[in-house]
Amino acid sequence: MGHACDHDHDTTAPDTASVRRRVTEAEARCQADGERLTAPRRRVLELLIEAGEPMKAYDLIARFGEDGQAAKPPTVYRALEFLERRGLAHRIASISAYVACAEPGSDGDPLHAAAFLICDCCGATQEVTGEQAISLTRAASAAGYVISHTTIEAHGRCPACPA
Amino acid sequence: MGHACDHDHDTTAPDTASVRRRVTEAEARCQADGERLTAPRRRVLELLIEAGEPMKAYDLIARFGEDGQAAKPPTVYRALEFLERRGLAHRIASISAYVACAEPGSDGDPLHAAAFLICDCCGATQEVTGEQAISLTRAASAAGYVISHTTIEAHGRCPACPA
DNA sequence: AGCCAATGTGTTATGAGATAACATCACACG
DNA sequence: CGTGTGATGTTATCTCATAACACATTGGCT
Repeated sequence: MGHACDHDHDTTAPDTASVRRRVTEAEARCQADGERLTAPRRRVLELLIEAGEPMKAYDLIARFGEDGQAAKPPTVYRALEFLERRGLAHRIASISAYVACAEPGSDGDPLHAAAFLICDCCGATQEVTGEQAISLTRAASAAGYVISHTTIEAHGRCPACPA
Repeated sequence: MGHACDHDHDTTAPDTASVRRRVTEAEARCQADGERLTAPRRRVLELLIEAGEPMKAYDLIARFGEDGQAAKPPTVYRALEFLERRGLAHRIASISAYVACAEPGSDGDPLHAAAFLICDCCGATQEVTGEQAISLTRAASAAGYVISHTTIEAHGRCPACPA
């Protein structure tokens, strides 16, 4: 995603081989769960992994076709919905962007917890998992981030609502 | 905000007197800081407090005029930006909504930390502050919420970016 | 094989959320 | 009483996301 400043940043795009490996792993995980990583889903996941940083939905739409052809919005949004459901991608609501999940392994996690450290300057985004997400402050300072604002939103059912 | 289900929910709209009190308090706080709680800002804050739950920007826009006249989007968005900056309101990114801050008192908080428990069924939203926000799980169970998904996003500057 | 139900995709259109740009206004300060 | 700063009004437009419906694909079943 974009840079809000003009100085240099190193991008962390993974090499082609590891992109392929991660996509293949995702495919295996889906098959194991009886889900299908179909062509559009696979393509969107591939784009997210290649990027190595959060991507806007309409950037995914624009780059969807291998030949430079754009996709129609629902194609990509549906793929994103699937990837989120499978824990293969995350939506970052505060910037309306999507990112490949760093470690899709922890599937038994009830909270589906993932926390993000987002640099408002260069757009670099780091996913911190599990224990770390609980103590965000600690994770942030460990990662060298200076936090200016956090968004913590938990969704579920309140006591007044039926199960 | 809307109900996703058909059963009854009790709404927690505050009475007129306490709305006025909270608006007046906010005004005092602004003046003390050399900021102006101008008419549109005051009006938006009033609407948020009256609602007692998250409101969509375009609902605020629609209800802005006392006489039923809608506002223009920038009027309300600018007011919201101000209220957020002053710690008088919060944006809840995951549902694109805005809510009056429950306790605008804690202004020295460096993280501007606020966590929300959002019922996906009835839309009831509870703000948990400070210590509680750290242990979201504990806060949720204390409040009787069953959490299905959390959004934790911290914004700031990464180590690679200049101060 | 042939059928069928479930799930996924393609396509068109539109709804919802947010901001850019610029003119005008109000107020504190000197 | 001018002047600069910040706030507002107004128009237009941009970005983000989904509804609705037709068609295709898959996999189970007899």
